[in-house]
Amino acid sequence: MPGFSDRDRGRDRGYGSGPPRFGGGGRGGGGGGKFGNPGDRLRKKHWNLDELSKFEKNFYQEHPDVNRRSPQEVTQYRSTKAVTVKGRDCPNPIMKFHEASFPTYVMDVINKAGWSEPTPIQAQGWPLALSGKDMVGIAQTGSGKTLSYLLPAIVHINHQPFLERGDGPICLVLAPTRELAQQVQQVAAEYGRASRLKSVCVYGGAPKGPQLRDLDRGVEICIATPGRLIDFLEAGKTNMRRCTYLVLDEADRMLDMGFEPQIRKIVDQIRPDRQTLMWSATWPKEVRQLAEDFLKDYVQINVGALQLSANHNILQIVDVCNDGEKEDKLLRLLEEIMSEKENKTIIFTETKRRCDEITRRMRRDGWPAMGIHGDKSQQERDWVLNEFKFGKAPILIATDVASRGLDVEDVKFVINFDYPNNSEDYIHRIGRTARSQKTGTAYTFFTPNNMRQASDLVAVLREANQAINPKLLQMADRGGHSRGGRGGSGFRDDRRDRYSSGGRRDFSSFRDRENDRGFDSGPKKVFGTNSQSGGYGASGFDKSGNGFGGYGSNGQSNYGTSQAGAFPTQNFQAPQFSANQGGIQNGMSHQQFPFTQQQAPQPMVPYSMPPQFPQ
DNA sequence: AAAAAAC
Repeated sequence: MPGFSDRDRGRDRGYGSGPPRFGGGGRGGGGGGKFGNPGDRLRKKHWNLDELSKFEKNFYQEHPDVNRRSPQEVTQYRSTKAVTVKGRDCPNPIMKFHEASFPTYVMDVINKAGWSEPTPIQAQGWPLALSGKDMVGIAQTGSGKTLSYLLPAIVHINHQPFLERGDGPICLVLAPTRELAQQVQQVAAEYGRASRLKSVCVYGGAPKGPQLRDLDRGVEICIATPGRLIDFLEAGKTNMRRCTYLVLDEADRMLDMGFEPQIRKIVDQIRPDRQTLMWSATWPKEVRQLAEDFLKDYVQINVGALQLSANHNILQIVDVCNDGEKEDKLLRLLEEIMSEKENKTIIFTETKRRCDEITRRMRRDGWPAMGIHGDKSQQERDWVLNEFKFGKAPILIATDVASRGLDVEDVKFVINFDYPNNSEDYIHRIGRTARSQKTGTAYTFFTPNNMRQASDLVAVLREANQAINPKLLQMADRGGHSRGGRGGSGFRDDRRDRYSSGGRRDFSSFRDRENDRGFDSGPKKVFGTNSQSGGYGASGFDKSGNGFGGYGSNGQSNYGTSQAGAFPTQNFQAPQFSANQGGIQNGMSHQQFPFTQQQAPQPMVPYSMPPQFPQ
């Protein structure tokens, strides 16, 4: 493979026959000692960019097939895939995996995974990252983002001299949550294995010992949450002297969580001639500022994400109701979901306390549910997540600790028990389903307390061609300003204002007392084709706005009994649910709740109690 | 008013 042959060969003989050795010569044919003593480089006043990224700069010459793409072809690709590019000298996208010219040790893993073509962010991001330039990627999770930066990282590392004793990582990835960091590390381990790269996940809440051992042994890739890494850096347990490839994953999220000082502290220690890649789901001015400070002459790639945009493979259903109704509604909904064959479900709550309450309630009713939030020990969090991942317990109840990045295959349903504080979180939460070309369904309870998010949500639903609950539209009308008109670029700019402005509004006047009383109002063929809701466009809701909240006076399952065609979503087959044939009838009224232990539906999946964790 | 993250 042109351009990589030196390195490949270098690895195949001699160098590759064992793990990279401390004190060994340079990696591949680069000539030992070029960077022999990283300390020397640190002492230099001027940073020699040319030396470091010679490989990256040669990328174009080595891959004429990528460059030769005609401008028309590029334009067409970018427009059909809704990819926009901003910045100087952005290489053309690749359209097939082989065009990326990854070395065989990477291609083998790609081939084994059996994907058909690169995702848009990969198609554009790979050549860009491989060319050595700084970049910003604006893309949703689930878009193939992790591999977009990890594979070029692996190539980059393989073109650097071997680690020597005392060297820190060559590639650093910063992530907002521990779970995300662990996940990224798993991918890094999988793809780095073939070229014998070692990786470590540095995060809090877990014993330091193993992490320190890994660092001490020498790791090329370090994935970290900021706190523990700073801890280690300050204690001199690791260093950033060798770090030349920096990734900030979920940058917007990290800023939200107030990590900015920590991030700056870490990045200040990383040599300025590094390559920096920043990833974010949104592009508010805080993130722009961070990019200005940390990146040089960067190219920005957007994948249809500058405006609020959710994955179109998700069927989104919003139930406008009152807070008091939510719990019963949830149990009924769950009953239907659990009669499905594929039923992996995440339920999001606003608070940790609520998360615990719901978990307790569900378990009391016999559901195989488990909770996860930030007050639980890391040991328990890991355990719960694994049980969920491997299907031992199909119901996960979570706070926003799990809203982003979490990549569990086959999540078919997301339920927003509480609507999140901001609409990006809504998009991230529902994005836990319908991953990698699959489809999924998101149910959302929306109450008058969420009024100020109504217009955002409507915008999201519109963009995804979803049927919109007229009650929600009503709330959006009365709910005041919409962010939609601002063109999206400043999506979270007004965050602080919204949180601190004035006193709380009194929403009671908006309550629709007639319809919010219970389960009993109105005709119930919810998603039928009764489009007398004229004013509401293509919406399949009836006038009462009972999106999926009306429970079966006609004995029909109202959750998702969607006739094909009721949803104008393109390229999407609305899931067909059978009416529940189980012991609990759909037409039952809410007075019969709560379930007793005996009545409770049996879990679909054998479920064992979690081990006892220390409080 | 809440969530996450270092001890």
